[in-house]
Amino acid sequence: MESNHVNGNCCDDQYHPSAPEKTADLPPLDEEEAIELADLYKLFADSTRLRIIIALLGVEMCVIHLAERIGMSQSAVSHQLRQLRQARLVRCRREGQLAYYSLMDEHVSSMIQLGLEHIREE
Amino acid sequence: MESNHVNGNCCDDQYHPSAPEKTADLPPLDEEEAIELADLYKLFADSTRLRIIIALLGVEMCVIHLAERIGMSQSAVSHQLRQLRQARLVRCRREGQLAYYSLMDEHVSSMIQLGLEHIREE
DNA sequence: TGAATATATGAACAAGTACTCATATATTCA
DNA sequence: TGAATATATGAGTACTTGTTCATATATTCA
Repeated sequence: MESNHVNGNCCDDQYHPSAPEKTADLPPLDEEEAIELADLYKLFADSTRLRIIIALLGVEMCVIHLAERIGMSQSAVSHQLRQLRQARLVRCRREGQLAYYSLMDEHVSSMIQLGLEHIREE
Repeated sequence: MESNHVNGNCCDDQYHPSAPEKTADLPPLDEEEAIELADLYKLFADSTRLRIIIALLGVEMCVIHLAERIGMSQSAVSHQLRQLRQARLVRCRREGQLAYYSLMDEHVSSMIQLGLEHIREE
């Protein structure tokens, strides 16, 4: 009934040669932080939100214009913007009737960039 | 009924000052590519898969050991490994009864790294 | 003030998904 | 060959989530 592996003589300390240099600078993750990190990636894990983010790269845009640009309803875009706003991935600047949205920082575009590199490589 | 925004005189070409240099090197995304990119991020958008990936940083590990490490059932881990395998984020090397898993390339750890930086900044 | 426009949001519904359970496949060893 | 171990996977279920629809809030302008 007991697995051989609890004795720790199966996979421990078998470093994989392909990415050894990446190991040291990544501290281990507890479950709470894993959930927090997953929640961040969830925001990028929807094509509508991705297209909103990409539309906002370098520019700020109001909701209606954003909705027209990506071909979704105003309501759908507004719901998604709320999530991005609450996660502080975008900021909102109101001017009269309009709400201008823009990206919060460069981490966002860096993550998009890295993801794009990955899918375009293969 | 018609919005003012279709005339294009609302938000166009209003570059946002915070990240202007990031704009040029990111080509626009069509919907198909947005979906592909979202599918990639979906793989990182689950804490169990994240903990599997992080457990595999720099090392290769068999399924049972992986399951013990992150405190999930063998079945749950195997199901998630299948997704990671099909997306080519991990590779599998069989040796006897054991299946040793390791990360496919450095893009994976780079994306984890970037995400961690983001959540640890605020 | 009242109409028009822009945005936000609650409710409901449909689609996706991560887990468990049971079981199949595969390998080792007696 | 048969038992034990490791892994994979289909079915079922509970939960999450993205959309639509209706409506609320807010601002501008006549």
